[in-house]
Amino acid sequence: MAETQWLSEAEQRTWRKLVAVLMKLPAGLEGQLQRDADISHFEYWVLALLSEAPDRAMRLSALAAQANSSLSRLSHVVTRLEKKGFVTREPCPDSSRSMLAVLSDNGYRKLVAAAPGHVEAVRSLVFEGLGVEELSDLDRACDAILGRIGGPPVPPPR
Amino acid sequence: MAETQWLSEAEQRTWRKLVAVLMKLPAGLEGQLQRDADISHFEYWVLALLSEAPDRAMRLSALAAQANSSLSRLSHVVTRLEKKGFVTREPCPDSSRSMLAVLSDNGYRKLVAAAPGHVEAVRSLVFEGLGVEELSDLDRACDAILGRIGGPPVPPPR
DNA sequence: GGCATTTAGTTGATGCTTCAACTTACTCCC
DNA sequence: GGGAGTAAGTTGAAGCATCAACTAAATGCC
Repeated sequence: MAETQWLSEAEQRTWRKLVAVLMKLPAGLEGQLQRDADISHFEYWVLALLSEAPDRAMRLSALAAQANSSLSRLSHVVTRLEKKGFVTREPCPDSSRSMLAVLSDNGYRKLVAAAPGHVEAVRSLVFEGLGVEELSDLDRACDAILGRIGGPPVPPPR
Repeated sequence: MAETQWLSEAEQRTWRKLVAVLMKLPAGLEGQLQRDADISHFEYWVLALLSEAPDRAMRLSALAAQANSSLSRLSHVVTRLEKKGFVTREPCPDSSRSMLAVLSDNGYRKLVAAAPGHVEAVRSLVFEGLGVEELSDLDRACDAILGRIGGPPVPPPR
């Protein structure tokens, strides 16, 4: 075991800030969606991903990858969303061991209803008051971290 | 209700990246600590805060504020840490409705034992390969967000 | 002094996440 | 073509977070 490479002063300061963001931002997002739409941020994200997919359907494993979640977590969430009537599970035509999650009309309406409040929250918690400069700082910072962490399975949008 | 101000293209791209970071980074940190030290990231953080406090003791509400957590969450965690023998609860001398969480020697040893692995994970998940430029991007980005979100209760270190 | 409010903390129920164990289907290949 | 191995998904148990309801101590104030 080599000597531990401790963080520099600057790294430590930045790390504390990042941890604070990691703790507080999710809580803020979660809170708004829970209060106003009775849905978790992760559920929202799943609905949003489905709404952008062709036929509003995706294989569970693909959905899990894009949502940065384990398959298990996703499976539980899809079960919940199914119970709420926002999604249905259907066997995948191509591969009989795969399953499709399909966004129902009801689910689409839910997403549309929840979106404005959520975007408003994102704006007010993050982007409002961020200049062009800071936006690109943030963008580069995320790129750098995602580079280390195993990049975003998010395909370049369009 | 005014028209929703949707996110610009650039904001949306950045937002997706940030969400990916928000999902993956905690999972990575959590995983390492759980595996190697059988402790959660939040528990680690609490031990670390206590270790820096005078007499290794803090009032629960102060600790909660610095850890960016609700008092309730903190109280539960202190109970767990107490059971593991890392912390004791003691009545606060100054104010009889306050409680102190005190880091035990055992808890201090635990922290010292867990630190190298954790720092190594932080380094490898975040800082390694971040140039000076990107580090300050990240720092500014965090500042900007924390400014919006209700700044860091983290006092300037020292 | 006595009542209302606020501050500090605790507790129990509920719900979500994780982990490990399991099933079922597909692939390789000999 | 029949196993060995892997890929996709499900499920149940255990642990942690959140919320609301609660106790108790301090403060304000009339």
